[in-house]
Amino acid sequence: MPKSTFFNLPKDKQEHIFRHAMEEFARHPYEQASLSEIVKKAGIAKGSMYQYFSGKKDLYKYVVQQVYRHKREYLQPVWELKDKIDFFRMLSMYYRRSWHYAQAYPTQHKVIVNFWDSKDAAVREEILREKQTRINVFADLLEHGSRSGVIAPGIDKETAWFVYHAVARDLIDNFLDPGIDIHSHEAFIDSVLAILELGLRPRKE
Amino acid sequence: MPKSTFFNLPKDKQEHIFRHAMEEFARHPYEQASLSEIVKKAGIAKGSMYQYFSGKKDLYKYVVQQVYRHKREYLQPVWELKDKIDFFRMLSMYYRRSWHYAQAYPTQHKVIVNFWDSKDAAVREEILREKQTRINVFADLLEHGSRSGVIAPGIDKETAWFVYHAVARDLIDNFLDPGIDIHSHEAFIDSVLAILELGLRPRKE
DNA sequence: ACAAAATGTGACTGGGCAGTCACATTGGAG
DNA sequence: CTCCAATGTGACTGCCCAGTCACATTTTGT
Repeated sequence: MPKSTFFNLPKDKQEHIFRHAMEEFARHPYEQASLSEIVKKAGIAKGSMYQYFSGKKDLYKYVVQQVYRHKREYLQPVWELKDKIDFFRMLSMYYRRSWHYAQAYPTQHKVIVNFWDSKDAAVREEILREKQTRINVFADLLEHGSRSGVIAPGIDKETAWFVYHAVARDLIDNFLDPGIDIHSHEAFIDSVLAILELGLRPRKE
Repeated sequence: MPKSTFFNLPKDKQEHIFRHAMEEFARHPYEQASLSEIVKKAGIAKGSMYQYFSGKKDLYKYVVQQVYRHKREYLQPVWELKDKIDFFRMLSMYYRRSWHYAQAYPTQHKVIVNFWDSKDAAVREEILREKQTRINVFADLLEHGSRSGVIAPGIDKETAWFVYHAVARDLIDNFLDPGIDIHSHEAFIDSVLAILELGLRPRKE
């Protein structure tokens, strides 16, 4: 948690510092990110940073937390369709929107990618917490799909989550080429999801 | 490439140095791995290392190359079954064996995981080369499966590769807990592959 | 207007790093 | 045995880092 001095700062100065910290953590994973670089870019003194945050890790946790909050808000509208549309259609929308997020907010996106890749012991507990949140949310969805009959009853929930999670990572995290064609990537997302859908839907024997 | 002085060394000294370098690159990704640490652990002088290798990157490339060679040899027997067994059975064997490799050679395995995660510009060209090799090999298999009729004709090869690659990464790379039960993880691998198989097999309408 | 509290500062500390170099040691050719 | 090229060495350079601290400046309450 940032110290109270940080929150006492005028909002625009808070954002200024936050933005430069976020950019550094987007460029480099936690271990290689440099506090000295952040304060230089932000034009504030090193010592000031230590008035706001207790150290590098504190700043990092704050940045990751804020970025996740931001992304969750962006994805919120899709969750609200949960009871209105089919499980598989919802997943399609969810992945498309996740990908749009990565396109619209590449800096935030890169922070998240670096976060998931981190091997640092202290960061890993945060990763596990976040992972559990994702699992819970998805398990919810699956339960829903299972009850409404679009998912074969024999499918193990954990297995299904695993498959989607694995695919999502590569589907969204690694398609950031600015030159990429939006429609063709959306089509690609759907073709990948189609394979999974066929694998999960009940068989008509 | 190592300098000739390295290859002039007695084989056991080469292996001694190699082993300690490999352990360091298993513990840390390239950027965070420390040459000073390697020479300390190996009990040789810093300067000697520079007689053998032109620098950190040279040593790293050599280690990754050797580890990949080792892994490929381990997987070789499965490839040789290519023409003898069903596409899906072969994939099951392939993933099981990959996982056994990770269990049997955790150090080598971790080097490979770190290699794929690397964001370093100079390392990335190696990654792309390796990726292309994997794609080619898999495309071959897929073609085979497609011709023998076990894969639905409408499936795009690139999409299929993508799905398997994404799943493989999580299936093998992230199950290294030493306490894990071998049989239950093999069963898990198969249940994941079953979903993909259902998604790819031709439908009987 | 003033003092005290809060905030801002950047030189400094101690440490780690890759890579270098002048020198020491070794081993093989003649 | 002698000499020279190949090999081994670790102190050293220059760099970057997180975190600290004595001091400077600003804000706040009275």
